[in-house]
Amino acid sequence: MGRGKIEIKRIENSTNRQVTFSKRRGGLLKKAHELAVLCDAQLGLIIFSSSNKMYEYSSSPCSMQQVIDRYQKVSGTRIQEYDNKQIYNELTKLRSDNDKIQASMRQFYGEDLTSLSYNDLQQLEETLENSINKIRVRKNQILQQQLDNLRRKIQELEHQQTVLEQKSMEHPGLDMGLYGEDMGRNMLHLSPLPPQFHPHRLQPSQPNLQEAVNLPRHALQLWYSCNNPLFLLIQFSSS
Amino acid sequence: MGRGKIEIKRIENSTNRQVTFSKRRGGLLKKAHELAVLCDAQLGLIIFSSSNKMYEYSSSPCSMQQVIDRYQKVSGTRIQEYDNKQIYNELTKLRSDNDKIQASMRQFYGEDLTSLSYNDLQQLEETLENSINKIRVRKNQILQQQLDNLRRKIQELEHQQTVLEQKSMEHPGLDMGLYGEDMGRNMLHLSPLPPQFHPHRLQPSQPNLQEAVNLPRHALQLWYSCNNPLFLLIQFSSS
DNA sequence: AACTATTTATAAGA
DNA sequence: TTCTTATAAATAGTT
Repeated sequence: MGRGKIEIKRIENSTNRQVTFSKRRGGLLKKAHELAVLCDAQLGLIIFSSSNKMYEYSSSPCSMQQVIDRYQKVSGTRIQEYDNKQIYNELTKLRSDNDKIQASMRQFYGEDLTSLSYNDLQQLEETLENSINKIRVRKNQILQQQLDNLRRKIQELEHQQTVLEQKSMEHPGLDMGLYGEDMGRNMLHLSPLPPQFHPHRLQPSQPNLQEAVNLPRHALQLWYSCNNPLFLLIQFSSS
Repeated sequence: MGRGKIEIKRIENSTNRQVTFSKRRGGLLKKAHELAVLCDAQLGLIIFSSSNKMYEYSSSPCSMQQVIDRYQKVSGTRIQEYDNKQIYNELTKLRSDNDKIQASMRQFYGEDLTSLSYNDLQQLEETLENSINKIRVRKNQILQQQLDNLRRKIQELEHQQTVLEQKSMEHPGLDMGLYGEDMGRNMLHLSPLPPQFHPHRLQPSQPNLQEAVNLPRHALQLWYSCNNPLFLLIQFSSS
């Protein structure tokens, strides 16, 4: 349609292409509108020129978005939207759980106790006492281990000393005093004393400390997998 | 263009409309394609017939989705996408926080203590002892209050008794025994004994108990807003 | 942007 | 639906 027929392939002349784009774009938008009106169809047309200008036509009274939503529903691209819904639900749940837990955790620190009944307090006290007992058992265990370790070290040292003294007796001309002392120190270095036996040592920086520091600054969340039904008597104060 | 000119308005004849839709749809798709090719434009065309069949043309090598994405980016409808990213980030953070807290909380219940150093255990023990002390203070407070309440009640009752006895003295023919007893009970009902003073009473169902039951079945999250830097020494075991 | 010769699209009919 | 065809519309090349 025109003075001559043209092949349908990219127009190389830039000016020409621009002019043709302008003319045909108008024609396309017009025909899109006519189709929508004549045939009662819902349609959306989006055009990006090679110079990145955008043109659109949408038959929907509201907007292009309706057409796109409908398209995505039909073509199954809507899956993402569904995921979002699920994610949002999980998020809401996590937030609400955290809120409740935040309130409960304060009670584990002996705060916000006013909302608890006497029975609740009793329960909480027993739970904490139970925890403390376990902690003390574990502390004992550690101390025992360390005592055993030290005893073994001393035994080894004493054994070394004995050997050296015997050698010293066999070769009275050789002074082994310093050598023997060094050896003893080396052994200690290989198995250093546990931190709590260095009285002037600062708080040791634990490998997992960094994780704790990365928690919300004013909130240290704690979680407990609780199978004890009695625990459920703990009230949650809304915070 | 045709045997006659037609007005651009909905074609009432259904068959006619369907035929016209079919013809013009083809024409529109063809022209869309020609525009895309001739002028190197990116375009997407979505058509829903009045009978809800969908037709589409997209110049993108990949798909309509590219065009839609681009459209939404330009027209600002992309905000939702941005929100999603933020939500996803928050979700990831919440999940990871919860994981850490779950591990920590177990230590508050005296579990998973093996990953803690002696110093950590010491710290934990002190924290829990501190909590227990606060709990005991609160328990005492409650008991004191209840004692006070009971003492006041008894005083009132005794006062009532005295008044009645005086009346009984003034009007010896009137038997006030039963009446007086009833009155006493009524007063007690208005201010019932606290739950823990009913020795056979079952675990009272606290108003907030339901909330606790709704938490993850095997995990009761607790959260603590912790301003005590010493607490940060508690190690997190990866669970 | 306007013109116009031509091509193309399509309304109506079969 | 599809084909035909007269005619309306679109538009390529020109001004």
